[in-house]
Formats: sequence, C-alpha cells, structure tokens
Amino acid sequence: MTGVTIAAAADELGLSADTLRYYEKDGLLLRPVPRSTSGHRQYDEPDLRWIKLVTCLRATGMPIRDVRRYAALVRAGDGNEEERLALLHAHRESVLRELAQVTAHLGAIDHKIGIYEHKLEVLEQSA
Amino acid sequence: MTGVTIAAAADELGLSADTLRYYEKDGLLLRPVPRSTSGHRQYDEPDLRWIKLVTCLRATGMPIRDVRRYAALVRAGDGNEEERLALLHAHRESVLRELAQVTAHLGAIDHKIGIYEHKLEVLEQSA
DNA sequence: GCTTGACCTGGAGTGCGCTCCAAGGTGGAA
DNA sequence: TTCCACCTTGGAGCGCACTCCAGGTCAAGC
Repeated sequence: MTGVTIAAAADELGLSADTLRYYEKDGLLLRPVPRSTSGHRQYDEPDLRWIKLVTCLRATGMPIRDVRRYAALVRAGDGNEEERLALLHAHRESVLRELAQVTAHLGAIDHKIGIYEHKLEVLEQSA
Repeated sequence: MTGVTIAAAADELGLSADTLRYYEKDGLLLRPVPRSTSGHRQYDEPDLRWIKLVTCLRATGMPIRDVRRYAALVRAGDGNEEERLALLHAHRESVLRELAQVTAHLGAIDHKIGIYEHKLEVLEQSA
C-alpha cells in the first residue's frame, strides 16, 4: 500500500470523500488519483499537498473554474510559470479587495453593536 | 413624491431592482415599501438606510435567513435589544473567524507566489 | 389617441458547489 | 464463509441567492 484511502485523505484534509471525488472528476487535481487493484483510490503525499493548496485557493474564494485553469497550467509542466504567477497575483489582489470590503462593512456593524450596547447600558442604569 | 423609484434605489444601493423586490418579498425589509397610486414602489430615506445595513450584513456573509430574523426582531419593536445584540455579536465573531482563516490561507498563497517569483528571477538571470 | 418606457406580479430558470443515492464490488475480522 | 464497513460509478438532487421572463398596468410626451 503506497497511499491512503479516500476516507483518510478526506479526514486529513477536512473535506468529504464526495468532494474529493468531485474535485478529481472536475479536473482540479494534477492527475487521476491512482487506484489499487480493486479500484480504490490511493492518495500519496504529493496528491495531498496539492489538494491542500486547492483548499487554500477555495477557502479564499477562488472559483472552481479558476482552480481548474491553474491545475491545467501545472499539469502542462514547465514553461508557463508567468501565467501561473499572473493567475495567483490576480487572485491575491481580489482577496485583498474582498478583505478590505469585509473589514469596512464590519466596521459599520461594530458601530451598530456599539449603539445597542450603549442603549442597553442606559436601560440597565435606569432600571 | 415622497420617495425614490426602485431604479434610483437600486442605483444608489448598488443592487439590482430584482434583488430589491426579492428582499422585500423574502421579509428582509422592515415594512412593505409604500407604493404610488399606480403601484410603483417609493423608497424613502429610512428604507434606504435599512437596506444599506442589510447590504453590510450580506457583504460580510450573513445568510438571508439570519438577516430575515434580524429584520423580524427590529420590526417587533422595543424590548428585544439583547436578542438583536446577540445576533450581531455572533455574526461579528463568525466574520472575525472567517477573516483570520482567509488571511492565514492568503499567507500560504503569498508563499507560493514568492516561490514562483524567485524561480522566474533565477530563470531570467540564467537567460 | 398612441406610443414608449418604467414599473408591476407570479413564477420559472440559473450557476455554483457540493451532497446524496442506488446498485454493486472489495477486504479484513470473527 | 459470512459478515459488514468501505469503496466504486453515474447521475440525480439540493440550498443558496439571485436573475430572468411573460404578460400586464400606468403616466407622460408627441
């Protein structure tokens, strides 16, 4: 046995087995995960490392289709590093924009929270 | 004319008219928006202010159903301020968790970007 | 009076990202 | 050997948040 089962991989990665099969079918992985003689998937270390990167991209909001494009570039081998870098850079920028936006909106919510806290404090004192 | 049209409201809020109708039908607003004699919606300032808050909540990832619960509390009037505050606090915490997670994952992506940049730099020099 | 265009309604459709299901094969323990 | 949990596949279904559409109403301008 040279790799781990889909259940073990799912457990380690914090994904469901269904999601792992879906990612593979959808072209997000670098290769079809190798199978045992009985057809069971066997994930090895590089597979797991790649999927960890995929979860980083997904968790920061990269759409499946962009992850697929990135995976395709990596699969294509050396020579397209600029393109990969451009994709990552673009994603980085969009994440930063999103973070700034969420932070700004969170400020407004904090303000609202402050108002309620003050209101309740006053209510408390007059009770 | 005491309020603005749905098109003007949509424009000011950065939402589509369809979305505004959807929010109203779904119970996200504090009241059914008043209509002109011909049945056209007329948004006034308080309506717009409320919807701005709704967009803050939505933009920070609060699900529609929670916004609806919050709207219901506000509609219910004075006396449930603790509950509103609890809802906002819970949301705030979840936003902070999300921000931390995204920031952490972004760090991993930055690291990857650094690797590619170094690679390309070396390639550049040896060319 | 007629056209134009913004608005109305109820309801269907869309895109995304999974998630679940049925039907069947596999592998280690009792 | 017989479980039983785990795996396989293709494909259907789901929840979310819109987004679009058909068919109709109304007010204003020409």
